[in-house]
Amino acid sequence: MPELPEVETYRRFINEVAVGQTITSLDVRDAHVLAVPEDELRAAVVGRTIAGTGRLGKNCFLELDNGRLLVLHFGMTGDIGAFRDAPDAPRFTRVAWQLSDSGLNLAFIDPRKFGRIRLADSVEAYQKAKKLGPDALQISAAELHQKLTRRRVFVKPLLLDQSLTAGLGNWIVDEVLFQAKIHPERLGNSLTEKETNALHEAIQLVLKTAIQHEAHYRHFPASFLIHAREWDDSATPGSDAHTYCPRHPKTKIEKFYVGGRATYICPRCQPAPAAA
DNA sequence: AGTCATGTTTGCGC
DNA sequence: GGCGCAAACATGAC
Repeated sequence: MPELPEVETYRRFINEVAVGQTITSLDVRDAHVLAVPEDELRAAVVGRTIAGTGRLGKNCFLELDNGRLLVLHFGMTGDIGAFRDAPDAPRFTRVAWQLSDSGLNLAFIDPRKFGRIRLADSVEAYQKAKKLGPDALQISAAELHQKLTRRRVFVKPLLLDQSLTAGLGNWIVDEVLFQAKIHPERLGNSLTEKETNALHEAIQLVLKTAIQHEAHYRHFPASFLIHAREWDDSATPGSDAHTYCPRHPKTKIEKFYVGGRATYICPRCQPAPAAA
């Protein structure tokens, strides 16, 4: 789940539930998701008050009252939850921390354990250490244009590159390319300013729409490609209506791999580039 | 049983 | 350093 809109939704949840409260204890159920030694993490967070929250790309920050940050990255299957008593902890809770006032526990949930919890001294230090570009909601059209057109690489892997801009994941990039009507295998340096502007607008549209719907993709507008992804099969068992382009009811959405990642396009909306 | 997966990192060959 | 590709990580869902 966790691309930028999911992480923003988690951040808002944490903001509601935890800001102003003190972390009274830390329960590490599976140290695999820790990128810092457990003792160090415990010493850094227990007794600290959560002053606020932040986000950069797919990274969520809990700002501690001494200025340091607890950084959450959710990998491919991470989630946030809350529970009151230990037996009620959600399945796959790997780490939990208790909050002073409410007595609630925040749970870092992650079945596949690709997520990581770490510490940072500041957003800037973390951004530099992880080589993260500007957040996908913050990058300007001019910077996006400059960064894309400098490279002789397929545009899809470029948009997925967190050092170019941070927060776009596999399905969002497909959605952005569909909305901007650009084929994922167009080379960065072949894009016109008009096209990079369309990409910039599509990024804003897709991210804002997704955040508005708290990343519940089944509630997204019918004009979105996301309904063509196979995960939507369960919504209409036996029907393949969702595998057609929202703009071309007779054109089937195509699936193939770009840069090793499953990719969905409408072949009419997103014409393939001429062979090099 | 085998295949696929919303992310990131590393290694290899050119 | 750039690029394309593959694998690895660890596990659940279908």
